[in-house]
Amino acid sequence: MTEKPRPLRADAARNRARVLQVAYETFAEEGAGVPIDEIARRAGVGAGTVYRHFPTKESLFQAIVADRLRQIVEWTRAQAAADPGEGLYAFLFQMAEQGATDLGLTEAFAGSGFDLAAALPDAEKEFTEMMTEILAQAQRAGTVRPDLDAADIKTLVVGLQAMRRFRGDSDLMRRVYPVIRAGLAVPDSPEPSTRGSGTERLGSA
Amino acid sequence: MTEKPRPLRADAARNRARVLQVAYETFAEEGAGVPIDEIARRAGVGAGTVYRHFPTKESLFQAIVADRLRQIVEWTRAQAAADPGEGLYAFLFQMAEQGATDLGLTEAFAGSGFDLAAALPDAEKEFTEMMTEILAQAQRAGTVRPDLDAADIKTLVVGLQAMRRFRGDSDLMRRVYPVIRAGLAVPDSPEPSTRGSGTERLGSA
DNA sequence: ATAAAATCGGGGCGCTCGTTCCGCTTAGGA
DNA sequence: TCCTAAGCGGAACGAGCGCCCCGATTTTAT
Repeated sequence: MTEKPRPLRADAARNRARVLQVAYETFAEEGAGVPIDEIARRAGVGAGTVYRHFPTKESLFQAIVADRLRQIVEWTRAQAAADPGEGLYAFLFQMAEQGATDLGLTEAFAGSGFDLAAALPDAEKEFTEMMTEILAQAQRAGTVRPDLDAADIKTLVVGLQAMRRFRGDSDLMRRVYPVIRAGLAVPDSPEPSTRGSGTERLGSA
Repeated sequence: MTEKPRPLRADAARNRARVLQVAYETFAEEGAGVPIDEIARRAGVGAGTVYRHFPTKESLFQAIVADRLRQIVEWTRAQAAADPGEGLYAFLFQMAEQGATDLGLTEAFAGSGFDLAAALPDAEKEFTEMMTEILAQAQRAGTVRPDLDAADIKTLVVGLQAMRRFRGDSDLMRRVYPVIRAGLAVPDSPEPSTRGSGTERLGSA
């Protein structure tokens, strides 16, 4: 591992930064399916330039998702430090709002053709640890029911992002948040056992 | 509109039925993105045969989604007739389970590149009416909070399907259902006002 | 200023997929 | 049985996209 990180030429560094920024915005708007040519066009460079800095489209996408995850972890930790009981709720609703603005991130989470844990094991691990922590904090503070774990929270994030994306309208979304919040609160009476569990079959074709 | 529905030749009718059945299963497994060639192969016919019966891939997909919607409406009405207070819950959890088995339907609902209301206005209308009815029934029975409308229910369906798809494991899903159910119940104490509303911004790239 | 090295851009290759076309096959009435 | 038109399959076309290549251009050390 004799690192010889020859310093990037000035124009190359500029282009690389520009591509990253533009890819960031473009993946957010259009999702992971957007053609590289489109990103190149918006960045004012050729497709070849994109590929010199990032060997594949996938690697560019990963770089951006990793950065996003880091931001979210940092932001959430700050929120939870300020108010441990509310940290988890702040996180959940922030994630939902990301669903409205960042299609790429939503796809990375929902895992349609993108395995987060396999592609970015470190970032995924840190993210999961953060969720585990703020969930435990909230449960200790008594604001969240104790029978949930980090995997349940991740599931809720996927659901919230899907809902938020479905409803471009953020006003209407305010009607659904309270439902989720009420559901996450510590129940003060024994739960009615869940009926049916949805395993009854529909007739087929 | 001089209908002259010349009766299909026997082999043609057989092929048409086979294509429909196979397409049904294939869209469910692979989603709307599956190539027509794959459906043709599974049905044991040529691609040309598929296109003779359905002018475009889109029209084939629509035919199947319309059928699915009809089944669901029928099934749900029966459930609600048997137990008005539980009808909505049966519907919601059934929809979630569909998320696990029918990718095509999930995509049709979530509306990624498929506008249900525009493509199948009649089926969509009947579906929405059904939801409105069973929601009203449940609210009258006192099992669901009164401050929700059919659009909110549709949003929840999208979220539940995304979650169910994310979690291939149905056991774990049993942990999330109770949360949703608790959230939908009539609150017995005034709601804490939703904090923050998630509009704080994350730093960008 | 000058030349070597790094970088650029965009045309092109290979592949996938929706849709069409057409020569061959087969159902089914006379 | 025979004829005709409905039906069939799969080769082929065109569009979109990831990725590569190479002659032209720009940076930077001397």
